[in-house]
Amino acid sequence: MLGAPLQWTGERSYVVRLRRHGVFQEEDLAALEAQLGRVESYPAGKDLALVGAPPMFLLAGWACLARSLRDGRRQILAFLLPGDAVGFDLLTRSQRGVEAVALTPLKVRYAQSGFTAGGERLPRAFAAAAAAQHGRMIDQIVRLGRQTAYERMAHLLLELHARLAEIGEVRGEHFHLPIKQEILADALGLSLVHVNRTLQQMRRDGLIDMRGSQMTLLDRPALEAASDQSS
Amino acid sequence: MLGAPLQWTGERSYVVRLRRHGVFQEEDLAALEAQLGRVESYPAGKDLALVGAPPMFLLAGWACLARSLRDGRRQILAFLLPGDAVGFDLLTRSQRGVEAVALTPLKVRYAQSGFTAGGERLPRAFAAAAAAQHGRMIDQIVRLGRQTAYERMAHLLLELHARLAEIGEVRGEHFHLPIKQEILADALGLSLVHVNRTLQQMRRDGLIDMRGSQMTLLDRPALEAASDQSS
DNA sequence: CGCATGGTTGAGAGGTCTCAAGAAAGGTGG
DNA sequence: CCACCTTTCTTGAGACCTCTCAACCATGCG
Repeated sequence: MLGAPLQWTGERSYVVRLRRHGVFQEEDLAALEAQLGRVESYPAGKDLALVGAPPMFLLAGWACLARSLRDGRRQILAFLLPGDAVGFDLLTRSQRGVEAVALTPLKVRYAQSGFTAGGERLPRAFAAAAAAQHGRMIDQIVRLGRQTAYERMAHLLLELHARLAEIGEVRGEHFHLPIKQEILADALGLSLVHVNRTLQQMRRDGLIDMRGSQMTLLDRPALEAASDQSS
Repeated sequence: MLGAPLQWTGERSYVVRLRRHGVFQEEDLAALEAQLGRVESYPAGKDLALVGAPPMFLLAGWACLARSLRDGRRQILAFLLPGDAVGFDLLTRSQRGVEAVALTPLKVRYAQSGFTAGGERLPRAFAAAAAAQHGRMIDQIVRLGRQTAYERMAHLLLELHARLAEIGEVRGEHFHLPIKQEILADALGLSLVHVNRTLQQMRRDGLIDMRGSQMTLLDRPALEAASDQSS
């Protein structure tokens, strides 16, 4: 149950998202739509093919890019939210051992395989979106390398809130966090148990409120202070 | 003292490097050279401007991309070695808070600001090189998130050896590692002290030999086993 | 010789992990 | 609507990895 917040995050979340990276004209949107193809649904847990598959937009649901070590340890590289483009650049595509996994039931829209968006504004917006994703990976490196569990969690929660806000999936400081703590652990480079303790601590400190998968940021200044990273 | 190994890593290391990402014709090299400009030298520790400066190739010396937290903690995102391109994509350029720092005395060659390599093979090679750098950042995320100090070190040493081998800066399993342990610490998300202990341990285990800044990988199978990451 | 820099080592503190068990929540069939 | 089962969350206890502080050693250089 992905719940109500999906109202206007329907088929066009990628437009909302791309628009943030450059204003479009009607013709741009037409060119974009012309190259988009079939819509597909996947269940949570499904492995999405990256190599040998056309690029796609996420319409609804959460996914992630991840890499696993031989002994089963897994590191999530990035979260993919509705509106995000997946596999358009060879930066993400065809990286050894990187898999895309559906974290919730997913709806995606595939692009034609030889995707070449016409015009000039459209490619620029794609590049900007790729740069934004790259920037988030940089944040991820800093989190994992130099921040404590508490700081990492604060920083990630702020990132997710900001990204969800872009596509209208927040109500004030409140949003739906549809992932298990195990997933947060794999993203933050922590153990499941320590993720739990960290969340409990933040709750006790009054920074967040959590009921089920409903997350509310109660004290943004404190969260920002904790997350440091001037971003 | 960067020492002898620089012989044929001189002015053209970037050609060697780009050639790995696609074979060139004479005309491609000509087009490339035509857009390259002045050579500049910087002392170790110098901050290289990324925004507002033209992109460049590293000719000699090591640099890194890094981001700092307010309290002084610093995380190195990537090492830049001779032949590496810096600032060509907006993926690296114009990321908030990312600085490029010379780790040794540096020689760089700037490109014209509006760099637009002609032809078709050249841009493809640039894209492939960018993808390779992106792949290394993914490795970095996995190292920091899911590997122990010992594993991180093994993995990084193998990465550096492989990259230096591409430009002829290794002799067998031996290479020059011109950076302080403090720098390794900032790259691996560890404390200086623990980097030292980890290196000592690897030496005791017979995996490496270290004399000054001379590094030799004595037991590659063991290093690969320790570094896991199927890369 | 004396200083500065970088490397090495010890000791104790602290953050995070693992193992293990119990509580809560959600779904299913009767 | 309840009993049951599975999944997910929560909590405790002890071990382990890594950090900090602090000192000492090695090297290079003026």
